[in-house]
Amino acid sequence: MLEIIHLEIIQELDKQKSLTKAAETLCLSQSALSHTIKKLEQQLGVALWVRDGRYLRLTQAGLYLLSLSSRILPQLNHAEMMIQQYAEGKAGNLRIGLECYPCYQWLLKVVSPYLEAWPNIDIDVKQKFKFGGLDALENYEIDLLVTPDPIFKEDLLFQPVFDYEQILVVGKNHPLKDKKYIQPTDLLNEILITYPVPADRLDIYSQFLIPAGIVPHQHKTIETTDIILQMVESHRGVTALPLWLVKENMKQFKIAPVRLGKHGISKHIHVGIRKKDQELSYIQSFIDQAMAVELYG
Amino acid sequence: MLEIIHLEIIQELDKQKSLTKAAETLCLSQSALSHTIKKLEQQLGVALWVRDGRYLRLTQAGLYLLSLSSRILPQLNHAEMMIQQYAEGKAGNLRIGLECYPCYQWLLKVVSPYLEAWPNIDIDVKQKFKFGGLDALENYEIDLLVTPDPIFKEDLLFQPVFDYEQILVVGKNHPLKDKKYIQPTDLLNEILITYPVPADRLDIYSQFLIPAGIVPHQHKTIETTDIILQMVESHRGVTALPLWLVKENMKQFKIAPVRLGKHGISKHIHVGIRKKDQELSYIQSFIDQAMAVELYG
DNA sequence: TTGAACTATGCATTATATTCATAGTATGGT
DNA sequence: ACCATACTATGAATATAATGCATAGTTCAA
Repeated sequence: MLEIIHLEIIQELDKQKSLTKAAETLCLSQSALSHTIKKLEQQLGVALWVRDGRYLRLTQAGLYLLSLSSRILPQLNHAEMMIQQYAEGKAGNLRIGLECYPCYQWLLKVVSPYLEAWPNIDIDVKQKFKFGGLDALENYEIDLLVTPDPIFKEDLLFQPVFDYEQILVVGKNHPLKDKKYIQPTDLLNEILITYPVPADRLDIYSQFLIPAGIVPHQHKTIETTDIILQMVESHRGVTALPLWLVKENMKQFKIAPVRLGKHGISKHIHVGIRKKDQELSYIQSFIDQAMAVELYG
Repeated sequence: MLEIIHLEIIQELDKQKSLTKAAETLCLSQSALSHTIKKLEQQLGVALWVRDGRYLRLTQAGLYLLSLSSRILPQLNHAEMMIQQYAEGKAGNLRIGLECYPCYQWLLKVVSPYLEAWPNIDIDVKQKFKFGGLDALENYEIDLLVTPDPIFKEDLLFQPVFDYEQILVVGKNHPLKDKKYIQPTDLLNEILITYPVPADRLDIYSQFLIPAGIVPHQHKTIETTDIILQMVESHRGVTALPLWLVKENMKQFKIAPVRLGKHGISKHIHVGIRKKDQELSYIQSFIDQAMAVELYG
């Protein structure tokens, strides 16, 4: 009934007061415009213009639609520009899911330069998933999954973005502090503090303690890194964290890193996306920037 | 490019999640809808939906347009309703021009019942015109002219809406008070107070004094009726007003009416409209109500 | 009164939207 | 694993609507 072209016609016609001139700017013939407005008036059952001698003047109904069009058309124009941005991959919403606690610290380093480079991309970070990060990615709840445990599935694409060593963190005066590396048995009498996740997703268990059949004296879970490090600092326990994260916190806390095993635990953070999205430049750019982040160690 | 039907499709498709069902409510075939959305996506250069197995899910660009459509469509729907109102003559803007000072008092009596009867008609009252009321009417600055001096022109239509007698107003103790009617010579020593308009538009001049070649002792002009009546009340002058207006004010002011000449001055207020507008029911209704107004005397 | 500049209109043409018929694809039950 | 079902996609044919052409009608100013 009432189409966008009609609103444009009403505006242009009011500006030019002349069918012929308005037709020109609208890239139509005068005839087409005449036919169009006649049909519109017939459909609406209302005169929108009075033929005032040689020119046209809006009626009250026409004036009403003029005010409508000056409200509507800018919104539509803006929307088309935004869609253009989406089309070029310059606008969007990057929903990032995290499956590891210290990933958040790392993510912060990536996000701020990224936001500057992509002003029309908004970032959401989600840390909890009902069905786990993988499902969230497949179900379009998130667009990018940061995880230390990639799983290769047909429609998903994982790639490592940075490597780090998972080490033991002890207080400055802890007896293990000066060891070149520790053995699983060294933890027999320690209190181990970790984030509250299942033991099979903690590398210190899966790659270090469990293979040796060792269980620490006690296991406590704490949600936040700062509190964990305060506990470690005051010799209330030891923890396992990425080396780079420990180095960043060594000025603030009296703590020290110790290698876990002779060769250390080597970890790789992966970023997963849907294969369908791999061409999106704002996603590819995020991964590029993620790989470029400089971390201590 | 982006059409209203597209916004409707986006909404309906998001509601139903299914091309087939959405096509039904949109009164289209499934095929037509499929073609349409494919073309839209091609034109915009962006995917708006992901074909998620059997159903469709909006992409981020699609979600953006969904939010757009939920802002735009209600505005358009409302506009179409309003246009419908305009078409039925139930909405509009009645701009009334006044060419006589006491007309305003009379107008107030018409307006309030009219506004109740026509809730979507707004009334503007304009009392001053650069080029006079007639031109204002012809140039669509006003839609209805209230005037005691109709001029018959081809494109305009005047009709009398009420008759009244123009009388002299004097203070309660004025010597002329008890005369059955006065002669022009009776005003020789009086101070005549009028609204500030040219003498040829004052009936007391054109129909009473000038034919007799009489000029009053003094002539003062005052803009507001209340102040004029206060002056008359305190015997600072006399004035000429419609009888009905005087009767309305006799409780408030100590004043009295006296007939001007043996047969009085008979006046007719006319309402003028453009001939083109005579079918508009909200205008015709205004005139009907104007004629029905009850006035004293 | 006339010519220039505009608007309106019938008809032919072109472009666009829609449908039909059918192939392709995912889903859930057996 | 297969099949029936319910959906979407697509090419070609068709219907519908928009546009342009040619021209007539109107207005205005010189």
